[in-house]
Amino acid sequence: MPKVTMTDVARRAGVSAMTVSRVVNNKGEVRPETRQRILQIIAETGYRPNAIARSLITQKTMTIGLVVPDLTNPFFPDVVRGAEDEAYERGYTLYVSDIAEQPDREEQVLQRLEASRVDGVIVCASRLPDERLIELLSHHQAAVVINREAPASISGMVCNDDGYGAMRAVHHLLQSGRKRIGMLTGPPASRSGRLRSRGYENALSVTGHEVKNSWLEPCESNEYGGYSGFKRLLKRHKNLQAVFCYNDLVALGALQAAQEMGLRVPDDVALIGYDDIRMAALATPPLTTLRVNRYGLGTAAFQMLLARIEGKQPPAVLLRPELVVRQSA
Amino acid sequence: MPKVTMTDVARRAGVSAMTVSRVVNNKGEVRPETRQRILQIIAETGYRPNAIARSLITQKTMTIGLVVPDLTNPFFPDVVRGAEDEAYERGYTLYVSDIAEQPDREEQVLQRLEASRVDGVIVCASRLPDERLIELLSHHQAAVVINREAPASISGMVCNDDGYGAMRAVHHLLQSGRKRIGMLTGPPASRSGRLRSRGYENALSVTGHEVKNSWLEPCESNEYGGYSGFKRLLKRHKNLQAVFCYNDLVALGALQAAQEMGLRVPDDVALIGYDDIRMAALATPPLTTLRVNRYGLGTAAFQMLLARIEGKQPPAVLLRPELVVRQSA
DNA sequence: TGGCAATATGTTATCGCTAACATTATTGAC
DNA sequence: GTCAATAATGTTAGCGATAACATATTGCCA
Repeated sequence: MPKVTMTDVARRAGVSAMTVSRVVNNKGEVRPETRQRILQIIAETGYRPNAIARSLITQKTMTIGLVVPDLTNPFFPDVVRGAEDEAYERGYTLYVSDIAEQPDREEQVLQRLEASRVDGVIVCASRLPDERLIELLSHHQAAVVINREAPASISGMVCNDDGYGAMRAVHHLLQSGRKRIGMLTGPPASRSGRLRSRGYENALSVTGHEVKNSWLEPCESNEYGGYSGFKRLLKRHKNLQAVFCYNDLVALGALQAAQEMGLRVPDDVALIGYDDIRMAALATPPLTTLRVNRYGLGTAAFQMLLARIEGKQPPAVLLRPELVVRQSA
Repeated sequence: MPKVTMTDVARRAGVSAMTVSRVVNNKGEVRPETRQRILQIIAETGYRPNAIARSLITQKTMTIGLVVPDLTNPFFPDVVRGAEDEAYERGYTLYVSDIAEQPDREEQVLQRLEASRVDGVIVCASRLPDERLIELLSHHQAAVVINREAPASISGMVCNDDGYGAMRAVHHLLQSGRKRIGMLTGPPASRSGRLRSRGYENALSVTGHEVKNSWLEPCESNEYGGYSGFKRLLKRHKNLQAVFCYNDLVALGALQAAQEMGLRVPDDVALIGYDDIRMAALATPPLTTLRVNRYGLGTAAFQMLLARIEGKQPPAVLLRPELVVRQSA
């Protein structure tokens, strides 16, 4: 079934393509009867304007690329949702790409997005080294990174305040009288992981408490990582009173490990997660955690991107997480 | 920073645009020195071919649209991952769209994808009425639906065998001696929900067991739906011995409700979920459920779409779920 | 009725690329 | 050294739309 083109519609309506274009885009003056006739033919033929041809001349695609490291991590779908809602409302189409945690793929995807001339890109928790990321972003018309740093001339920034979150977590544990606090720090390459570890160390040292290097244990950023990381950590330090976890998935894994080891949570070990994914509230015991406004990250990033497309350079956005106290700590 | 065009590169290399095109696409004969010179200039200038212009003439975009109802439901990211892996390997770019469970948006998205001339679309668990869905799909060059039905001339099909899954669940419960089995059936509009309810009823009636209409309770397809649905159901029928849940999220919600009501799982009520999302194994007690090969749905759908793009019409794929017995039933 | 805005429509060129064909170099066989 | 075959490059047109300008048509008032 060959696609109907604007010229086809024009011919059948006995007008020039330009008139059809005006009707389709609701732009310029067209006599009501002419408009009616054209609309009818469009409906009859099922004509759909070719966005490709249109963008070629307008130099605008009304599309935005959104790159996320891993959609199966429940953190990211909420970010996507925030961006998607915002995009939909403004007539933009979002191209979401899941890079499955592979930097190579992130690179490829950013290049393909460039080739398809998206009006801008949002990169969420990039897995690329700074230098490479910046190089790739600089080729785009506009860019915003989430939970990463980049020069304002190249990209906007929307971040979660990891240092603050970690501090709140540690203070909460200290207030409940726990002093020997370990941490599952997540993947070494994760910026959030580093910022959270630093916040954790700060919070302890500022209040005059001890921090041991061996209380810090890296792990993968999912349940499996939490499960095995917790076991490693507790094998080294049987007397830890609490563990601050890189994120909720890690905390859920740790929770399972604790139960297997016969440790009661929070009586024997307290656990704090990060993110407040939906499962956090449904665990037994429900997880104490830091609620990150993921949806807000998505909307803020999209809004900032639009501003940058229009040539503005709004300042970085730093969203503070909120401590949600449940039963695990 | 104005974009470098192919003509720019050609001018700087002292050749025609056509020669540059041949180098870029690795097509036709080009003298090695010429190729070298052109590649160098491409690298220097950071030239990136304009996919828009290219598709306009080749009538191929090497892009595929993938529409999912809700990325925050852990079922779908795995499907996306399957399709994405397959796409990436074959040089296709996937445009993922999350419609946030809103049929209007699904319609819009399918139209926008048509306008951007994707080479095909995969629609996962469509939220549109049959008629409308088919109408929209028929405008696309190629289409595949996941967990929906459509005429083979318009769309390929890849489905989970819901009836089989429901039957397995019920048989398992019957074998353990439970006879009063309720069901949380999910959203009334869900095809899977209907197929699973039917399977449940079949399994009971075929084995000569009683089925009461009021044992069936619809609910939203997430934890909240499971939580409140379970309470409604158990208020009506305090003596139910088991509840077969629409999916794992619903089962997790039901689990929480049960615990709140002081019911032990599985001793007082057994619970079976559907999907085997990662959290199923981490719940307390771990969920008995039906493992759906979500990744496989994604890869199968993509492969089928490619075949259809090439004009073939492979038969529908029906993937059987596998009963995973854990502790909740 | 003429004339001049305002309204309605048409024309031409072009966005950046590639298909298809045309032309010009280069090579090797004799 | 000639000539055909092959290799290397160039030329032209057009994909389907719109920007920008040109022209035709209408309405309205003096």
